[in-house]
Amino acid sequence: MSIPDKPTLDGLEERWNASWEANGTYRFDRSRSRDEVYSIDTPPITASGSLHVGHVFSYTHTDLVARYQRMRGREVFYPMGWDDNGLPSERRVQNYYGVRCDPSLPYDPDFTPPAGGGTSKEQLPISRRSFVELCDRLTAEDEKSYEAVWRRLALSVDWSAPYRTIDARSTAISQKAFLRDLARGNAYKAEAPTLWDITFRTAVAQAELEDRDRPGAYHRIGFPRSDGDGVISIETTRPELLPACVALVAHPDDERYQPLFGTTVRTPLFEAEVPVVSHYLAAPDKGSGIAMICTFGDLTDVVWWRELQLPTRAILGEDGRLLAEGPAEVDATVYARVAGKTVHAAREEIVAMLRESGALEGDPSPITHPVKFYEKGDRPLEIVTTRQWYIRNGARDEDLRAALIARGEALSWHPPHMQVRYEHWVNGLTGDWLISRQRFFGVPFPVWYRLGSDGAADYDNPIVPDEAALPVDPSSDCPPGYDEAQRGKPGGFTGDTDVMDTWATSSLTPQIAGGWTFDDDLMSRVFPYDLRPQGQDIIRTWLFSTVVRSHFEFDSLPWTNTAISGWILDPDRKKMSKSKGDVVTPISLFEDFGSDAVRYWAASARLGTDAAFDTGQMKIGRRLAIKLLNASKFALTFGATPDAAAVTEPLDRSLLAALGEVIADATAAFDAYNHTAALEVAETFFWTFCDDYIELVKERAYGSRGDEAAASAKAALGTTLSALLRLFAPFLPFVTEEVWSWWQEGSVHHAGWPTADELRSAAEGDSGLLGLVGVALSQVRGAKSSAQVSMKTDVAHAVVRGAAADLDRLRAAADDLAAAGRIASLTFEPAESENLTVDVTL
RNA sequence: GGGCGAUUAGCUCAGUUGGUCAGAGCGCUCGCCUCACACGCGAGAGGUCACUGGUUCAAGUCCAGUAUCGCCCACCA
Repeated sequence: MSIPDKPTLDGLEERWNASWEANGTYRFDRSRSRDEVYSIDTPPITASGSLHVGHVFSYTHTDLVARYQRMRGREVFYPMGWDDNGLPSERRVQNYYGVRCDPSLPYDPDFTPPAGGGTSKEQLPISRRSFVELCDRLTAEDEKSYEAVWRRLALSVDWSAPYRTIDARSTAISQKAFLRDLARGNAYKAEAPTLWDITFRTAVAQAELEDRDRPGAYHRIGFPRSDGDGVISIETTRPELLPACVALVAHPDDERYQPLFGTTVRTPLFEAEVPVVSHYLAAPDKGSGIAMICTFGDLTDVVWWRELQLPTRAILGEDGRLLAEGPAEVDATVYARVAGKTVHAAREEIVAMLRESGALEGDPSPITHPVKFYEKGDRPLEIVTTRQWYIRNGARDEDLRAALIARGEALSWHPPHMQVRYEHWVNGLTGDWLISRQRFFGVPFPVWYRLGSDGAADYDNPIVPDEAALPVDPSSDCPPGYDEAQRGKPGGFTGDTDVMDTWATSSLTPQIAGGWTFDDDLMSRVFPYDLRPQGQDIIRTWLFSTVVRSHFEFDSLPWTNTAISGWILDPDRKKMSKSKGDVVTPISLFEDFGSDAVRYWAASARLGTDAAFDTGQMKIGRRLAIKLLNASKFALTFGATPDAAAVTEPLDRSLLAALGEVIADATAAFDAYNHTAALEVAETFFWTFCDDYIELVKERAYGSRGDEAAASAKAALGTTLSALLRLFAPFLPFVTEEVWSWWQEGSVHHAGWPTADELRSAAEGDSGLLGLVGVALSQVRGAKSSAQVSMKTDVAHAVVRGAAADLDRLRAAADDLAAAGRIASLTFEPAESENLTVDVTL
């Protein structure tokens, strides 16, 4: 045993991390069978972003469970994943190296990134393969810095086997899962109006939308009736879409417009003849009660267009500019004035023309209205008709929808109310899951298309590779039976150029981490997983999509439990902004308070509840860790030894009896994924142990009442300290490991979780006695406090009054009470009152 | 407009199935250099448990409604 003279938290993190690494403390033993394993489907994190306190918060919650289960004897499968495909990495590479991807460029094997990096003004166009290589290289660097933070936080992951969602195996697994969904008919390609981000020039999915309030203006525009009998006035916030107008629509019950249904009007300026139609989605109380339908201004236009079987007059290109050629029905001369303009410029031009022609009625009236954005974009989404890949999600299939909702019901949610978020999302789905993106750094769709003699692609009958050939890159690999010379040639083939949405890959994390089809032995030991920890914001994306993929491939849930962490809020109760979160970096918190203290703060928040960013809580955690050092040191200097059988004194038996209750409560709490309750009971007990119990027995432990009484105290101290260190180990892994090392063999993190059994018969002691003595001791201290004298001041005489039954119990610990209070003469007198009081004569 | 959650001491939060539940810590006040800890110890003061009704012998605890805050969804002419 070696106890430092001055125990300190300094240096514990480096020392024990090195030890854990050297000893493989958190290494997964894959020889263990499924029922011995506790497996966690860790959220893979995007390392090219920035780690902030919110991540520290939720990942700590997961680690608490991992450490608890490990101590319970389960072999914990807790991998770390890096989710580095997708836009964040692309943007970081563009800025870092000063390059941009130009897929039309051939690959240059000797390419090296420009020396100036992100400082050069012009982004250097590079080939797709080079671009992907840079993404790979930079994200690998980013992952190292993230790993350092996670290690400092003491996440007990097995660092020998992290996975990356962009590596060859993940790519192969993504492609294989996709091909199987394709074969089952659960994945399909379709040409349809698609929400489109004009900045990134890619389609986006329903789950990635967000509304933002933007200023706009109602423009009242008169449409001349074809019969010459006046005009019909509509209001629109998007006058630039006038050339895309295909109809006017009003509600079927709207008497104002009923006579007009079936007639036609002419679009102002553009002179296209369009019908007046009816549809129940038209709102009589909005604007003038009649709207123009354009292809496409918003999602309602898409519904009208589809259900009313209207023609398509597309005017917007994928770059967000008006097409060079307008629809055939519109006046080409007028259209030429807006062709090629941005939406904004076209709006100004058309409004000017409308005003000039007199079709604009009055001045536009400004409004603020919600507009759909891609969550990572900064320009409003447009709707463009494109060919995209989809995966069925129940939106258009009631049986599938019901089956997926049933999966949600079968999953254990922590906290339970999070399940309704899942159900609402599934019930509110309006379309299948759009998984294709027109980007570069992602998993390519493993398909090719035959080109006809006219050079047109046959999209309905894609060529797919053999599973054994995966991963493939259809833009550089050839489909079976073709050679590279036939690429892009009539009669030859062309590769699909799209990549999968990041969720299409991350929906497969159980398969990727478990080595599905690559290491089925491992997969069989971890799947279905025990736990999916994640944030509430991605229930609709990550959680749901993982359930969908598992449902199709395995006809089962991917996990039995899901633990949902809340948000970190600013002190002003707002969701903590990225910018603020970046200012307070996790590393600076570790340095200021210590990792254990930061973990304590995170552990103090229940699953599913939002928590305030609170350095005060971290200070308390730090205080707890320091107290653990000092109290342990003190107890051990007496020669504390775990030996419950030697505990004979009533006060000592009371301590162990109370400890037994704490162990039972903490265990039940952890089993219910309620880590805050587990921490709370341990913490409360620990402070009582320090402030009351140790004070009460230290004289006796020094030997004031003989060897046997001292031995009982030492055994109680040792037994309790051992259990306390283990109860705190999931929360404060560094300080508990440090103290454990002073007097025990091995790692506390592999020591068994404490049980009532190890307390022996002492667990049957009077668990309330310690508290009762504590009340009396507090009164004695109070007397000294009001006399403004030191606690070591002698008390000449003290009389304890209270219920006779309480006094009888107290007498069993009278000597300890007298010693702690330095009471020369202690007597007991029954009283009427139930309340325990002590009259103190100094 | 629909849904979910929250609303308990100045602050951050506990309060399981209704009956010592009115609590903890921080902060504050007043003391104490007590031989583990001054990064400490002790003792105090602080709340009509958001509001309004209801059920009950009994309600922070159940029901209904209201208000405020947060989030999700819908609406986007």
